[in-house]
Amino acid sequence: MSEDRNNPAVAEPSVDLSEEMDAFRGFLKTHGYRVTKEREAIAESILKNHDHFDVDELFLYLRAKTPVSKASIYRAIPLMIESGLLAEVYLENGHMHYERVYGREHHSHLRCLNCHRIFEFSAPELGQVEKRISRQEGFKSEGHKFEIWGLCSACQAEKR
Amino acid sequence: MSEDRNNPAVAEPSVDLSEEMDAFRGFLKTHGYRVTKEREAIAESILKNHDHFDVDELFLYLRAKTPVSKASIYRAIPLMIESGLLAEVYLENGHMHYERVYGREHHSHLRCLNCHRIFEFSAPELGQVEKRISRQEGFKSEGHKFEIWGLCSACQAEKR
DNA sequence: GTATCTGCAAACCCTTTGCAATAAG
DNA sequence: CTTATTGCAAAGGGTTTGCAGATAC
Repeated sequence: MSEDRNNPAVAEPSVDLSEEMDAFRGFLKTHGYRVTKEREAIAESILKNHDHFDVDELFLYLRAKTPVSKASIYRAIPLMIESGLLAEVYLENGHMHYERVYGREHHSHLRCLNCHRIFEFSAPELGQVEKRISRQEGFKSEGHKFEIWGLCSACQAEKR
Repeated sequence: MSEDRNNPAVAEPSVDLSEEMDAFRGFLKTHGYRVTKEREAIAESILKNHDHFDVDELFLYLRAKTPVSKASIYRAIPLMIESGLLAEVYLENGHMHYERVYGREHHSHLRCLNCHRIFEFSAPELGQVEKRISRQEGFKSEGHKFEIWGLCSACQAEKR
């Protein structure tokens, strides 16, 4: 019931993260991990950030308010992936990029080779292809990834 | 007209690589690069190897007959990608894996999480999805990648 | 002959890890 | 209290790069 939820004009939207944060805390406790302020700060900043990010961006973002060492970020990422909060999405310039997954629908990516921005889309046929091919090959699938690369509309215009 | 072309019993099949090698040499000359024995040895060993590989495997394979330094392999890979001979396929355990692309039809991958083997398949819908989404998003696409991960049939059987 | 390429070793850079101090439960 | 977690700094490990000698053309 938050009016700010989709208002980009609000610099620090007071999105209600309680459900997601509880899910993450629950995951930690269930698995014998501790709920620390560092892990909460990391998870919170990711939950506020629907976009793609890398470790450096996260580190710099956190540094302003709740400094957390890169070591702790690197140690937290596998936990967040295991908890279903995060997913690795792709490698660029030799380092990994992640995205928030929890509470979002599965989607694929368009990657611009010029400006390196990522655009998202959904295509229901992809799940069908996954199922059909897996059946044909006797594979027990657990997921799929589809990516298109090329030039986004802005970069096409720029290069004319 | 080589009888050995598809005969796995022949250890070192005398496949006719002249067409592919000529294409690569042509690429080098056209772009002002030199045709060296190292580049020829690298390209030849890849053309004989239709499977996926990484730099270390290539290095060890070459060492037996025509030793080439890793530095030269790393320097040759971008050229081979640019020439359309190779493509990066995926990252595993922190290092990149490649596959031969030249003269082969486009395909996608099934990746077994247990044995780490890669299986290939073709699905024509994927190209259609690429076109449709690109049109919708005003994107000028240059390629796509689709991957399914899970357990291959052998590993499912093993784990029962 | 001249400019590119090679091999070697060092540098890079992202990520992981050992360790002593700190904090969660 | 006990054990997990943190931050720091050092180590790892794949990839890149500077440089002097070798080689393609």
